[in-house]
Amino acid sequence: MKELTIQQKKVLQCIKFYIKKTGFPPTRADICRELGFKSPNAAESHLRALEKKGYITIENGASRGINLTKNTAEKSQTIPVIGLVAAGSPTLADENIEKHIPYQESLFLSDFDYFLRVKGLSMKDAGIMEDDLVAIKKTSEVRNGDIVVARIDDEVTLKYFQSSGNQIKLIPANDDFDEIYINKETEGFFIEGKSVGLIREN
Amino acid sequence: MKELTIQQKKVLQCIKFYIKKTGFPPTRADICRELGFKSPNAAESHLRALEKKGYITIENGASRGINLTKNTAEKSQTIPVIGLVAAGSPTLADENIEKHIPYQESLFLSDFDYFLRVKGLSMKDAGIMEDDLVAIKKTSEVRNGDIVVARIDDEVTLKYFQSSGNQIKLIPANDDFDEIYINKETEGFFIEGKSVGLIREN
DNA sequence: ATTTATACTGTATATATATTCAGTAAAATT
DNA sequence: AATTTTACTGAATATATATACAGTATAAAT
Repeated sequence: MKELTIQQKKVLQCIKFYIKKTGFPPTRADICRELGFKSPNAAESHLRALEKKGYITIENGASRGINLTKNTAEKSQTIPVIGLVAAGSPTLADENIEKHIPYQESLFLSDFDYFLRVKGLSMKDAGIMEDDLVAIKKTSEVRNGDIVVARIDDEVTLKYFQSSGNQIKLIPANDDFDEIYINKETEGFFIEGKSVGLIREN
Repeated sequence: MKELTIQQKKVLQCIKFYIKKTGFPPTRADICRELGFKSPNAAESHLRALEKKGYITIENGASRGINLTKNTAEKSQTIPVIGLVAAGSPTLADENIEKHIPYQESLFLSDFDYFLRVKGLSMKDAGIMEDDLVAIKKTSEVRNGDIVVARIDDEVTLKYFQSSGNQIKLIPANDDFDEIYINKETEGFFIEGKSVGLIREN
């Protein structure tokens, strides 16, 4: 299924929430009120985009004729929680899955693929504490300042990402830890993904 | 709950079926078509009867504004997000509710009543950063070391809780902030609840 | 470089829809 | 016996709603 833009996600989320709240889908005007649009055509366009991408169907001519497609409605999957061992950790293979927790869309602004259970305090100044669950989106497209899951051989680590030219700096958010300098072409180096959210269960 | 007549049961069944089929409730005309009525008022009267007997609610003026009450439809709650203004904040009244997010059971170990949107960095060393959502359970039964929502007059604050005898210490997790000493009997002092979890949406 | 998609405001309008009013008639309740 | 509830038809209407049309502007894709 085609990816949604942030605005389209917001509209889809708004529809789901509206249905949950009222029991029936929103009108164009309802969506505008919820999301602050001033023209009903703003909602209309987003709806047609969502329809085109297959997330909803629209019954033409019917008021509130919005229908979530099966794929959209039944997206209550579960998300794996993966244990991040402090050092010398193996890969993010299946055998490391700690548990599954119910998936909920719209929990964060971006979608994500799994939770990483944090070990150690190397990112404590970024507010990431031991045993926190960091929501990770699998991607190698990261920007400077992103908090990324980097793998160097068998070691998986969570750090700030900073690149300049061919050199990459992995920066901890804790003065007790050292920065890691590495070359883009280094064998065994890989960006697994980036953090898009966090849950603390305490 | 009051008994339904055969015709009313048919209408209720028709509404349920229509929602299942289309994803949204029927109009008066839809009900007429499904059940063979020739006047929209036939449907209207039945709907008002169903409303009177508590099987549905009707949002006046809204198209398809029919909502099944608890008897059939599963009710999923939502959790309010409350903005915590840095200082001089008002109470946790309804007017401060920022938004609602869909409730999900088992998100945290304990149940909770609302999310508090954190302003400021007074708890940063506890990994609680600006704009984090702290899950709050309403209770005044708190233990030493708990992170609590304390109210002093109109100011609401998030701090570590420490009591000894009659004296209470509210301890920030940031050296730039001062501890607050207060007496249990101080007027205007109240423990609103305690933190049982955290979500970061970034 | 050109087209397409995204992301809206603003206005207008045909029609979809809720809802009222005026009736008829049988069944149930008081 | 009188009243209320049920169960409709039929017509009328204000308004709720979808949707088209005309723009503006930026980002992404081709």
